[in-house]
Amino acid sequence: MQHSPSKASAFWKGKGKEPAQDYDDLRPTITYRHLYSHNLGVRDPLRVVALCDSDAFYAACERVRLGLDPSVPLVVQQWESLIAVSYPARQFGISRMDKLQDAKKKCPEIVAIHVATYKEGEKEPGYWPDVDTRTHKVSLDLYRRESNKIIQFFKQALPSGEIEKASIDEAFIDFTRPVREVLLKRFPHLAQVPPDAPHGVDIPLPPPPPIDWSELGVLIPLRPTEEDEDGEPHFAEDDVTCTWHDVALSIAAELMAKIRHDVHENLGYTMSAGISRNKFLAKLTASNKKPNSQSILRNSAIPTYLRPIGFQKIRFLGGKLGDALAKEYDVSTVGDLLAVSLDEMQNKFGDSALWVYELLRGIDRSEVKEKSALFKSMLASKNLPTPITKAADGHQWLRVLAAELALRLKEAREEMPTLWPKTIVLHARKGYEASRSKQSAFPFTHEVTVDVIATAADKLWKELTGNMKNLKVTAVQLAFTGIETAESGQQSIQGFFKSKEPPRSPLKRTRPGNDEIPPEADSLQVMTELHESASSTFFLCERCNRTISASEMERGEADHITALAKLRMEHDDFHFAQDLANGSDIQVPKRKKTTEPRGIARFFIKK
DNA sequence: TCTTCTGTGCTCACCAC
DNA sequence: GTGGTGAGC
Repeated sequence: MQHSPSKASAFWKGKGKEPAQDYDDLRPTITYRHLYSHNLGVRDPLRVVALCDSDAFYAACERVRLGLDPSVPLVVQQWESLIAVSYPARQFGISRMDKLQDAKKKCPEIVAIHVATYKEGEKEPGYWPDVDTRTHKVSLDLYRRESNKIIQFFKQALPSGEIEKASIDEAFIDFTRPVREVLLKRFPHLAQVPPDAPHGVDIPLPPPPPIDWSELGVLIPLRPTEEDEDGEPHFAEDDVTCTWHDVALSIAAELMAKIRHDVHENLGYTMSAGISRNKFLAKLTASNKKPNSQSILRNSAIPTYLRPIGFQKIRFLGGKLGDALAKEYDVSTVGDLLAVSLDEMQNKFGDSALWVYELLRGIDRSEVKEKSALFKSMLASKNLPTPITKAADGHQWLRVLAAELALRLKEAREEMPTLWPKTIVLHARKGYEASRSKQSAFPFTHEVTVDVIATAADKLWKELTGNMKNLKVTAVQLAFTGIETAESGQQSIQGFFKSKEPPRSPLKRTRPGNDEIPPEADSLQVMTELHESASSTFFLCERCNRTISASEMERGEADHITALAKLRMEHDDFHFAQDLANGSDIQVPKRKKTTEPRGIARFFIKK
C-alpha cells in the first residue's frame, strides 16, 4: 500500500473543512412527526442499534460449566491448538495463535480444557481423558446452547426490541422501539406538539437536555484524542453539544448496560457492546474496548472514527470486493476512498457501489431482523488425519457424524418442534482431489435417531465409494439441507405464501419501499387525533378492533397524551402476552405459532 | 504496549450448471 | 442433484 499524504491530515490540523454534503445524513432535523412514527425502519433518525458479543466466549462457557473463578487463566484447546483464550490468560501474552505448549510455557498454571468431543460409539459428546483427532470429533454443542440462552435472555429483557443473532457469540439489538418508550416516558413534554406551532407535527423537537455519559460506557471521541501526560484525553468544547439522537443513544446505553449486568448475574458471561445508529457502526464500535465494556459512537463522531480504518476490515469488504477497491484506487483506508465519487465507483463496481459509498459515510440500511430461527442446512464434518481405507472405518465415522446431527436436530426441535430436513447429503474427499457428494431424500420420521441418519448415510457412502479403486478418504461431511418447518411446508403446499408472520402489533407494520413518512402513519394518527380532541382517553386498536380506554389510574397521568402513549404501548404488550399465552408452553417469547398444527405438522405433536 | 497478522477446522449461505 | 465459492468464527 502506498502512503499518500492525505487531505485528512490537513483537516485534523484544523485547516480544512468537513465536506459539507458528505455527512448530511448524520445531522438530520428531528421533528415531532419522526418521534411519533413507530415504523420508519432503517430511515428512523432516532434509530439505535447495538452489537453485543460475549468475551472469549468458548473460554467463558467452560469457566461457567466448571464453576471456575473468572480470574483463572484458561484456554480452550482443539487438539494441540487453541480456539479460545480467556482474558486473564491473555495477560500472560497467550494468544489464539499459540500452541498449547507455548501457552504452558507462558503460564505454567494455565487451565487448559479440551473442547467436548464425539467419540466412536458414544451418542453424546463428552470430555474424555483420551481425546485424539484420529478417533474423536469436536462438538461445539455447549457453546450453541449457552449462546441460545443469552439470546433468549435478550428477547425476554426487550420484548419490543428486535434481536438478530449474528454468530455464536454476537447479536444485534435494535433498540429503536425500547428507546422510544423510555424517551416518551422520561420526557413527557415531547408527547405534546406546542399548540402554537405553525406547522404542527413537522416542527423540530425542542433542544435536548444535556447528557451525563459518565456511567454509560466509553464515548468515542469527536476528534482524534490528544492525550495529556496522564493519558487522559482532551475534549474539545463542542463535545458537550448533543442531539436527540445522542439522547437516544444514551438511553440505549442504559438498557444495554442493564442487560449486560443481568446476563452476568444470571448466566455468568461478560459481554462487550457497541452502540450506534446502525449495524455496521455498532459492530465496529463494539471492538473499541474489551472485555466487559461498552462503547458509544455518536453521529458527530462517525467521520473521525471511520476515516483511518482500513476498509478491508469492514464486513463484506474483506474479500474480493475489498481487494478490487484497494487495487483500483491504490488505497487502504476509508478516508482514502472518500475521494472517489459515486459516479466513478458505480462505473467500476456497478451495483455494489452505492452500498460501499454509503458505508464509507456511516450509512447502513440493513435491518436488524431475527433470523428465521431455522437453519437452511446443518452440517457435521471431519478432516481425517488417518484416512479411511476400510468400509468399516467409514461406517464408524458416519455414525459419529450421524450422532452429532441427531443431537443437534433434537435440540433444534426443542425450540421448533416441526423442523424437518428434506435431504441428507454426504461429501467425501480423497486427498486433495475435489470432494464428491451424494444426496437423497431424508425419510420423514417423528424421531430422528442416530440409526435413521446413519442408515441413510451408509447408503450414500456405498454409492459414493462403491466404485472407488483404492479407498482413501481424508474428509467426510454429512449434512441436512432444505430444513423447513412443517408449517411452512404446509403453507407452501396450500399456497398460503402471503403473511407468514402477521404483524405483531399495529404499530409495527412495515411499509416497504416508502421513502416518505406517511402522512397518516397509524400511531401518528392516534397521537394527533388525540391532540386535537383534548379530552379523549381512548383509542381504537386495529388488531382486536376494540376501543381501549384509560383506567382511572392512567387518567391521573400528568397529561393524557403521555397516558395514551403509555396505554398504547401497554396494549401492545397485552397482545404480545396474549400471543404468548396462545402459543405452546415453550418459553420462546416471540414468533409463536398461534394455531393448532395441521396436516403433516401433526406428526410432531408431543405425546 | 498495542494492534495486526498468521493458520486450521469447522459451519453456513449462495449460485451455476 | 452436484459441485464450487465466499465468508466468518
